[in-house]
Amino acid sequence: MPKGSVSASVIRRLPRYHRFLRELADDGVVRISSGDLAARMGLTASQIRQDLNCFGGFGQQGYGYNVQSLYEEIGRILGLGTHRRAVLIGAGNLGRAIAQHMDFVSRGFELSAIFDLDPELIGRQIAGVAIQNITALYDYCKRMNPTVAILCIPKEAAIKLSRDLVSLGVRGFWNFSHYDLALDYEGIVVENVHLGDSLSILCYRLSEMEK
Amino acid sequence: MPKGSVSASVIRRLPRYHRFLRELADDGVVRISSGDLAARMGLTASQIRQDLNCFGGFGQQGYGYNVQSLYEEIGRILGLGTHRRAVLIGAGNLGRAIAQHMDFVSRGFELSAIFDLDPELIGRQIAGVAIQNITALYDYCKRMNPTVAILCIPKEAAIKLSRDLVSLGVRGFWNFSHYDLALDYEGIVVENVHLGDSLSILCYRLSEMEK
DNA sequence: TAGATTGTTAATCGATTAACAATC
DNA sequence: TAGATTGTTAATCGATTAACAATC
Repeated sequence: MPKGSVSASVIRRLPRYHRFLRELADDGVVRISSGDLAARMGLTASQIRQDLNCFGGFGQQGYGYNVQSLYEEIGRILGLGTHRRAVLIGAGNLGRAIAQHMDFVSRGFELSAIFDLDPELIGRQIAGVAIQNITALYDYCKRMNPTVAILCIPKEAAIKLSRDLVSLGVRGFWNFSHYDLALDYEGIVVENVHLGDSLSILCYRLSEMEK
Repeated sequence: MPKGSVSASVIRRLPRYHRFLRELADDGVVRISSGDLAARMGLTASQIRQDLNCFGGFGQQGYGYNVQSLYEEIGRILGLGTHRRAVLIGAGNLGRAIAQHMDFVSRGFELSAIFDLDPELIGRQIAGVAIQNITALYDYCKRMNPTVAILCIPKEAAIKLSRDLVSLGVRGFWNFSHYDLALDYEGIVVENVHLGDSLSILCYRLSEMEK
């Protein structure tokens, strides 16, 4: 369906479209025009039509877009209907928050196991999943073949573990360690999250305003 | 110092430069050329020089940049040397993780208070800060005048509270509620964080790869 | 049908890259 | 000095916006 390869700018906007359409559907809105959606999202109608037409013609002239079906289409484009196994590594504050807070299933994942090295944590349950000893990670991967690893561990551990995980078949990393993970293996996907960068930008903008 | 207004693309890269320079300094690297830094960061030398020259000429022909002083300059540009009060609202899993996990001080903030409405949580301490009853928020703001609110609460609460907080003098929002907070008051800064979007993008890229 | 709104092409704008004179 | 590398201008590339014929 995608007409050639789609730019990163477009892809970054897809989850936001998905969220807005979800809300509209929940509010009982049946149809929406690109102009109306643009106004709500702070974009231009042109941009929305361009973005959507990277994947196909989901609208209808003179009518607009059906909210529910566009919502479903974007979900399909994002691949949210899949169900890949994800293992969380590092059950510290952030790891626990992500395990409990994140709706994995609606984003195409299943939190299938959690690992840590702290004996205090091993055996406890988070979000219905028991924390296992990190030493069991290799065996687990061999048995269960998780697709994704969520790294909530320090930089050095992330670097070391990620290489091993690739060789164990992990294809994607959701990386929260304070480090830009860059794995130059063919076909490996990394999503680095830097909450600190976001806070720094807030700081910058506040500083700018005070000038 | 900024020559005119700086584009959002440049600003988004600043915290990353800051991180990389910190690491280099920690590794004892004294000087670096734009080409060398570019190679490490996966950018072009041109882009780095362009970005930095939005703020001033920090390098020296034939030499490159002094790592430590460039690190400090970027910290100054970001305004990280300031010390603004931030209140955290919502001490659920995510709120607690952020309170404990984030180094506020090195990003120009101080976590000065935490609020929640759950009686189970009120009175407990997180990161050395006691959780107060949300009913005390208004008084607190009037007394302490925090600059920033960190919202780890549901959408509806975020919408309602943010308006009140603006009238109480809060100028910046670090918003983790599943909602694009958009406050069209003059001079208010909002940084929306959507961890779910990040996970959705990971899902998309994994799906793409499997084609 | 007439009105509305899409899909798509063309125009504009901005960001990135290349090039090179200035200079340490 | 010669070599290296910046700061900055010009060229390129890509993304956004505008325009409009197609059509529901």
